[in-house]
Amino acid sequence: MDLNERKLKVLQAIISDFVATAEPVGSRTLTRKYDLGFSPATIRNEMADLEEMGYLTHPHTSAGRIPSEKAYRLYVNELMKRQELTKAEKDAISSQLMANFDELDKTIEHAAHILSEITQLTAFAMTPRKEQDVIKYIRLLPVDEHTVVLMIVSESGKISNQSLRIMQGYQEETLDMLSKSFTYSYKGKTLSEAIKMDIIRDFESDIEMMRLVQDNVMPHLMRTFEDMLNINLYLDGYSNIFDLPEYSDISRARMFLNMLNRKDAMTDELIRRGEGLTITIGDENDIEDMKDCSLITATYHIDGKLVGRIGVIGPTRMKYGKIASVVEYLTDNLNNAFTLPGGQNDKEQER
Amino acid sequence: MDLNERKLKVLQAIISDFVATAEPVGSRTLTRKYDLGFSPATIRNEMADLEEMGYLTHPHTSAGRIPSEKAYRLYVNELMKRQELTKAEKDAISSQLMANFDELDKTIEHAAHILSEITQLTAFAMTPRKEQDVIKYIRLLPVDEHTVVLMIVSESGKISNQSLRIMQGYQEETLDMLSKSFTYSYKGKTLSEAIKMDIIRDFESDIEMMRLVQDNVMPHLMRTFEDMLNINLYLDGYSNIFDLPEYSDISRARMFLNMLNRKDAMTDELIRRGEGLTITIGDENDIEDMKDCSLITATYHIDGKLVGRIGVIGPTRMKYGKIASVVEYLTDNLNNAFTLPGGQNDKEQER
DNA sequence: GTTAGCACTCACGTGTGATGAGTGCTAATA
DNA sequence: TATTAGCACTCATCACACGTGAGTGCTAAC
Repeated sequence: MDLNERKLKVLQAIISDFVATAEPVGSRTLTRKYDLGFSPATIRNEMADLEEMGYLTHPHTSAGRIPSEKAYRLYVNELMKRQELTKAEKDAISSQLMANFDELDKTIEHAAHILSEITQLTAFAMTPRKEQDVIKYIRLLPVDEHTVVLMIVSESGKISNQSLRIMQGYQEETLDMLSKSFTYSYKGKTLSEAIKMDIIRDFESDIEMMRLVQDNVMPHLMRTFEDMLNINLYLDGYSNIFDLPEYSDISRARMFLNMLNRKDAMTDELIRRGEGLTITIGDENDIEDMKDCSLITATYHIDGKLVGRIGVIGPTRMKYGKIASVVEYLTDNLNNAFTLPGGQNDKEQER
Repeated sequence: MDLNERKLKVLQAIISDFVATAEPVGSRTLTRKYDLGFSPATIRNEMADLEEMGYLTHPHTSAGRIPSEKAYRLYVNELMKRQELTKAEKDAISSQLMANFDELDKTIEHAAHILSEITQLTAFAMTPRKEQDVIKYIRLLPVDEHTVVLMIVSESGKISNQSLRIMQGYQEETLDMLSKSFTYSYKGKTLSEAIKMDIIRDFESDIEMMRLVQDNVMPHLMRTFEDMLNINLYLDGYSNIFDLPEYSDISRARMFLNMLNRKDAMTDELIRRGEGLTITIGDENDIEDMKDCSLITATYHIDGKLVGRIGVIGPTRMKYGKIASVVEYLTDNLNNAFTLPGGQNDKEQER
């Protein structure tokens, strides 16, 4: 028994209908709604075959059929047509994205928002792993007698700073010297390299300065490196799930929301996903509480190096074609925005 | 008919029991659980009186009594005993707060987290209105040929920066001069003053520089001022509501979460609340969807000037005494942390 | 003034039966 | 031989009835 033309046609119709309605579809409904050209009886026969082959299931004898995860997988691999976005949708995405194109993190957060709005599902966006982000610039700036600002700028355009308290007072020249010295030591190093470096010995000649650095600056420097390395995960539209019949059961909704709240686990899971557009269906997900969900994610790149991810999570019954297109269009936009000549800081050219 | 000793005793017992169980309490249950010293019949009489006075309601004839909002108000005003925190709880709050005492916003966000953990309700924390925050320092720093970082430091210790693209190239001295000039113009001004100022004329003498400032710097400066003014609202523990029987109904849970998602409305509502510890019960709240909730909030102060708010939202059935104590203890801690001699930047002294 | 007793109320859980969408099988049809 | 009409059967769902029990209000006794 093989998947002939007609079986595929029936399967496709069942998937379409179930994705739209969330109700098991029966043979009669199918003939009424879709002009397939055969009687319910024929469809029933095909359905029985498809069930035997593992593409359909039966909640109970007298109910209609439901596509299995295997069916969704087949659909995604073979049957799915990318659903082009409308002009309006495209415009909405580009314009909204650009309107908020200030800081990397803000942009990413906003992308998640746009995604959840369009898909009406829960969207997430992960800032890049920044191991490969290169330090460009470190500077210590005087604020007042006992306060100094530590500023670090990286190639990805990420700026980080912290104000620190210097107990013993300081000279402005000292700060300048330190700024130069730090920049010299760290410039061109990736964050993950920087974090492992130990540059204290460089100042051994000057006891005073060494103490200043050791006690006041280094801990903050390291901490800031770590902060910059950190991946941020933004979620948006979690309450969209209440519109889905899958989550009309409170305990399911709760489980879903609790899963989203475990940001560490979510981040770990997302990091492990492949490059480009990745679709995982139900049981293909590793996290236990995700096994009745599907994820559609795609990677975006900053200057071709740093890799972040953005995507959607929802029940296995989702509009794979449409959502895949949206996610892809969105990452294309992010990629373009982040790889203007000269890197992220070029945003001015977009205006 | 007045609220004699015995009526208050009965009312208190009913409130305690209902807060603990969320079930209407009957006269028998009351005598069994609490050693009040009178028979169920007597209590029934008192209950009938209390109901007539508006302190109790009846879901239906054959059910027990439920405290009305009027009863909670009486309880909060008269009967409630502040429940001292345990040593362990106090320690947990102080230590967790201090461990994260880096940046104002992070600390506030973390405070919301602690609060939701302890109360097992949804907590929120609002960063201060920063109209009164005073600019200390503005600086433009060279990064590379076409990129400049704009940094603004305010008295509250908030540091904000943006990288900007300068099309025409620049001299380092120009930046230094601009930094000094900006600092001179804005130093000592509050953010809300700064945002209304127009300092362009100061550079009229130098056409080149004026263009640089006008086209590249000013828009960002203003935008950054606005960003710094913005109030941030952090929420934590929204999924705690799933443990409450009040939200076992999906549509209620949904309404609650949707309400929380309307951050603008939430922020507006919170801003309008009074100083110090404020408790609003049910109908006393202005937002429609909050009318079956109670809020307990308190203000914290930074350097005695900027005012932020932190608090808890949950069903009217909540442990007012305990939560009020927690909220108060937490704001006390924030106040102390934010008013060390020299302001927020003094955090080093805490370590 | 307090309490025991009793009739009454009503949400809740359980059981029953009707309904209808759907199936699988068989036999007739093209 | 593939398709379809017909029919008996299944089973979730809904409405309704009924028993149960926690709780009330009233009255009369203490």
